Amino acid sequence: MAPRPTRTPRVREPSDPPTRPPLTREARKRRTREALMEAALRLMSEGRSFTGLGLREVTREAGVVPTAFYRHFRDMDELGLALVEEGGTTLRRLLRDARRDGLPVSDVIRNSVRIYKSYLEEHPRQFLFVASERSGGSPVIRAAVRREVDHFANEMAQDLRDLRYLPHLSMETLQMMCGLVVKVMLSAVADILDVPANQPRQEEELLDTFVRQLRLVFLGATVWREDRARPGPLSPS
Amino acid sequence: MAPRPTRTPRVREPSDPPTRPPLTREARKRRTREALMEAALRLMSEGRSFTGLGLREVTREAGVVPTAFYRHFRDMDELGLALVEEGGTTLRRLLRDARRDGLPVSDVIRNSVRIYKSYLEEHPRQFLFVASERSGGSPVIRAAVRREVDHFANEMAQDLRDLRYLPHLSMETLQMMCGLVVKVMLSAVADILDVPANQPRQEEELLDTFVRQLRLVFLGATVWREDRARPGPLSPS
DNA sequence: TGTACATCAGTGAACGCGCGTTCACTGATGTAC
DNA sequence: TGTACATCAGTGAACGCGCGTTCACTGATGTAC
Repeated sequence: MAPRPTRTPRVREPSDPPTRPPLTREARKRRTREALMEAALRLMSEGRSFTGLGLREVTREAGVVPTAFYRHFRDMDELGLALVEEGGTTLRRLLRDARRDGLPVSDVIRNSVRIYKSYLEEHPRQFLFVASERSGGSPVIRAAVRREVDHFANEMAQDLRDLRYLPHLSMETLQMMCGLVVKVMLSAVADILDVPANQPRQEEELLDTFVRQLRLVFLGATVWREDRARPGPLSPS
Repeated sequence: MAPRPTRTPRVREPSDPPTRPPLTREARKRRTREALMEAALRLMSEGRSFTGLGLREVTREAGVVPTAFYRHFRDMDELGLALVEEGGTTLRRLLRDARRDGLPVSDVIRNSVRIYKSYLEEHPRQFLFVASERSGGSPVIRAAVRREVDHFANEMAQDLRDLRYLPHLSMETLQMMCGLVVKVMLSAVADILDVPANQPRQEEELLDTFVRQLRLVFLGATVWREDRARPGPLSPS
């Protein structure tokens, strides 16, 4: 009747404590915490907004009882803030890697976009979270996202400065420009991720527009003059 | 005991049918519908996201019984779509007015921003809705917003073409540029509206950055060359 | 103009359901000796 | 190494509550004659 050991099947796979004994208590706690965060992102990637998620929903997706949530976060807002922080770290790692690889001066923008897109595909949910809660979520989360995004833009500006990339621009102008670039990047997130998987043509067009928009910005930067009481040739040529 | 007529006090003010007899049935239906939409926007302007709003919540805010909702919308999504449409109309009216007034060529951008800001302050909730549901809400609403925003960008491009504003650019490039401008505009919405009312200084800085970012874009457009296999001087000068 | 009937926007009671949160608990991991 | 106790991540029952939706209704507005 029962030729196999017939393991009692547990409800869900994540954080399965009883079957993997050699895990330290602390490690398993961390693991469950990550499962909760991952569950929230997974639910969001199905088109939901973070604000619309429920505590029970998240714990269910994480394969854990609702009350276990409180061992990790006071409430959903605190989970959201943890996600913001994680997203910020991801963004900053993106920048650090790009810095390490060095920017190929020849076609900087298309290369950057290529890198950016690969990151996007690697962590789509984190990006989607940052992009959508930037102007969507609860005030406290929105503020945290804004802080993280500003921080990122400023680091990018500092990088360009260090690379002597647009040396005729003041630091202030570089920051302004990087803020713009980040805005465009984040606007592109949802656009790109929303393209149906079987529409490579549409995705390509979107990316091409994205590249050209960044090109426009960088092109503007090359001819920007700091003493812009007269901001340059703005009337039609 | 009862010296005055003692009108039975109704629960809430909007759409008060019994006290204003000369209203046609159709007119009052429209009025309630608008009250529902207005209620949703009002709740959102308190920092909530549309997706997080509930049907009962909205009807409560509108001063109407929950079941009355179904006389106007099948569900919350349908209300959301109505809001998208209204927002699109507002955006397009903005454009039409600007067109009628004519663009002063001297300081186009600062003037446009001024106009834009006044619209923003006139209809803050509609803008906030469009901006936040653009990458936040339910898929169906998100798609509708995207369609509306694209439509707006294309109209703007056609306007620039008609005005012969950047005659050296192809229509395609104009559309790309207007798409960028709209992205920046919408990113600015939440930023501007989130500034605490008693911080004129901070708001001014934000607007200034906004203006300079648009200037950068337009500046790029003036030197853009259509045959951009070589996209212009991108390496450091 | 007056009357009799139809329409239908809004009402109010009721439903089943999932929510967030509390509480006492269990049992594996960690610690002291 | 072995034992006795403490810790604490996760459990499961229970709670009160607001949700979306149904239903039969009311009564003012609209229509036909």
